[in-house]
Amino acid sequence: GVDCSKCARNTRAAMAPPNPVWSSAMHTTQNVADRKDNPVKSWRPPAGQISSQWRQTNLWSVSSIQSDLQQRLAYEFDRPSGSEKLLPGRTFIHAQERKFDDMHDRPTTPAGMNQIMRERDANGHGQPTNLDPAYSYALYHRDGPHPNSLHDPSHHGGENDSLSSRKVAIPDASTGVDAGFKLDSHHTAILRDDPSSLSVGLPSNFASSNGPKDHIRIAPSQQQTQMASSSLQKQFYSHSVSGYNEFQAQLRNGRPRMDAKARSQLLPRYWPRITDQELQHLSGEYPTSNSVITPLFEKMLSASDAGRIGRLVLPKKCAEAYFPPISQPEGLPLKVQDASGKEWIFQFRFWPNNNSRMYVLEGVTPCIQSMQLQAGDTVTFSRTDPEGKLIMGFRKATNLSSEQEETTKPVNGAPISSEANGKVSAPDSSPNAVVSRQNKVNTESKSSSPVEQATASKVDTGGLAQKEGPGTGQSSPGPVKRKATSVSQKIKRLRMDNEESMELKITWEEAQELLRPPPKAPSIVVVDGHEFEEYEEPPILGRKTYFVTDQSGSSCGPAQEISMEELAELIPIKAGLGGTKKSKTRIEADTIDASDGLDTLANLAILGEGEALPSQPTTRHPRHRPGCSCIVCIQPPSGKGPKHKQTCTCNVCMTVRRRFRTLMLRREKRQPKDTDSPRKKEPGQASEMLSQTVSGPLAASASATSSPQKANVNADGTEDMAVDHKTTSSPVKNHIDLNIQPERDDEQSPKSDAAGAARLLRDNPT
DNA sequence: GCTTCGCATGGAA
DNA sequence: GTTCCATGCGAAG
Repeated sequence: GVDCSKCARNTRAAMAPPNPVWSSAMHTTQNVADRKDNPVKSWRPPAGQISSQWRQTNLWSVSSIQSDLQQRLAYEFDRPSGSEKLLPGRTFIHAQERKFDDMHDRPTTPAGMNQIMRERDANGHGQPTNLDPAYSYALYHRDGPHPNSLHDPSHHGGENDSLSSRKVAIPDASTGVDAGFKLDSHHTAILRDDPSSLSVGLPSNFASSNGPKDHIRIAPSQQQTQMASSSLQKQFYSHSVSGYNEFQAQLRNGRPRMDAKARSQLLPRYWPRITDQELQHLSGEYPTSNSVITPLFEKMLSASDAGRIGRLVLPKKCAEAYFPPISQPEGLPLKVQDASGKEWIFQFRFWPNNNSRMYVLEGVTPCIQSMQLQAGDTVTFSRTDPEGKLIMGFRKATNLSSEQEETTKPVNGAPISSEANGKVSAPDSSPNAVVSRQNKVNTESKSSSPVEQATASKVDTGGLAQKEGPGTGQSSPGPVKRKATSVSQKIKRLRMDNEESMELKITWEEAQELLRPPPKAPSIVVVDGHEFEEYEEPPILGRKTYFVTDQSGSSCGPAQEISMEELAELIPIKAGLGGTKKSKTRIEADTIDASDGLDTLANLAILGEGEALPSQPTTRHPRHRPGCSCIVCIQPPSGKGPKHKQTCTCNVCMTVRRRFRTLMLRREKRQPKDTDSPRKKEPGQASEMLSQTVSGPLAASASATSSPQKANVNADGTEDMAVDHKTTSSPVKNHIDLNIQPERDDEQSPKSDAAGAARLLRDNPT
């Protein structure tokens, strides 16, 4: 049964954020014993409103390292700072203690729950009424019983009759396990708004119509239920309905999700300012579970935090409030999970310092590096319930979002830089998007074994560059001292980091410009009247692609080619034309691929057959639209497949002919001079070649664009080469067979392809 | 000579 | 004046 009077009596303490003084006399004896056994030499419990005397629950009893770790991970994050410390081995806590903590700390949404309320009255006394024993255990103990502990009678201690009697398993229909504390995805998910003032979900019959004054009892409309059921829509409920809206705004703006009490305990700089997106990102690891994430605190990394020492100084109050109590300077291992689901094990410890403590997390370097954090970035610590896992998020200082900036904190707001994790976090708030991301997160990495961690640490230490950049904000440049080699190494690392950062700092639009469709022709999918190219293969990273609106909307051809003047106008302009691919012809700023190929041919023609160029651009240019009939598109390197007709008058063919004639003429002129061996082209020649190569097709296309009917094609398709003969004075009198079968089909590489084409051009001047 | 560890120091809040 | 904490710094490995 539940003793409501005790509940009410202890509610104040239970609600005191974040580390209320637990002055109940019930722990006095234990406290004395604990103090006696406290081996800490130079530390005395600091006085003040935040007591450093910990009431340690059974969660911290240890029998093995692993169990110790697991249990400690289920630390109480709002544990009342009772005047005691539990001796190791204590396996029980008082029933009232558990009960009242449960009442106010643990969000609970058992199946069937359809109301959310905050058990709290104006005096801070909860007055739970109509307690249904069947749901009594749905009220979490604020000491953070780990699910394992929750369900493991041994952890609760059979000696505690009260506790045992209150342990009511609420089977989850879907899992068949005790899930009374779990959120039912079909009902309500609650994300606590702050570590100390917690939303408590109660079954409908739990709520009292005459309950505390500031109860929040939200009728479970279908809409609300659906909203809450989504991990995307995890709702924060505040003290009032208006407060709810306020918190909604806070979430969006990354403002601290704490109430006044909690704020009063922590310095503002440590208030968690996790945004919705960050929370969603963090919750990505738990897409299906009913976990809720409670932001605990955050800290901007100092230079020393992000340095190679691997020690992250924790704010004392935060460490004492949210991390497990430690009595030994050696501390204990703390398992922290990052947003990608990867688990890290840090050593949570402290140093005696001026009659106080200085808390640090040791071994954070691999994690910091994996997150690519540096001084000025912010790490956030959250906790999931009911798992009790520590979640470590981060916020890059460079991802400033102006609308989310806080005066108290220069770095804030932007969603967790997923790019740092290699994940794309589009600002899409649709559930599907998040589900997709979450699934991705789940499938990405879940390395959790310590061994793996150690391995990862080694790899990270050795393989990743240290981040010791000056950062922003309060970060300071690395100390210019000690060894010059160390400084130079740091400078090198910094330069590397900066270079990497520069490369990564591109906008989405800029990234789009660098993407080229894969060679395989896409299928066109029409969605809402818009055509989309659907590629089976990933895009290719390349140089910028510029888009030119095409009047006709057809595929590339002479009429669609862009003039040099047009291109010259386009190139300096940011390519903002690429919004939709429909009816656009893409032309690359680095010239058409065909020109690349032609340039290759030209070079090969000069150098002679078989002399390869250092790097040959491909003649396959996937930028051509589906249906493109140019030679590059329709003729594969092997020579198989559709071929251009001999009389083809497409721009490429025309250019190839023209270029070939020019090259052959040049070669003839050169051969009398140096007939011994082919030589490398000279710089001047190279530029000239490039100029011709670029101008050739473009110039041709310019005229073709302006007057497509100028193509000198006879009625039978035979091209009138008079123009070319005039302009080139080429000795080549006859047509070039562009479609001749290569000698070897195995020459399929771009290089060999180009060589083969050149050979074709040379050997088949007819 | 370098790194790590543990503590001390001193500026800032 | 007190406390916190970023970082310095010497000892040890």
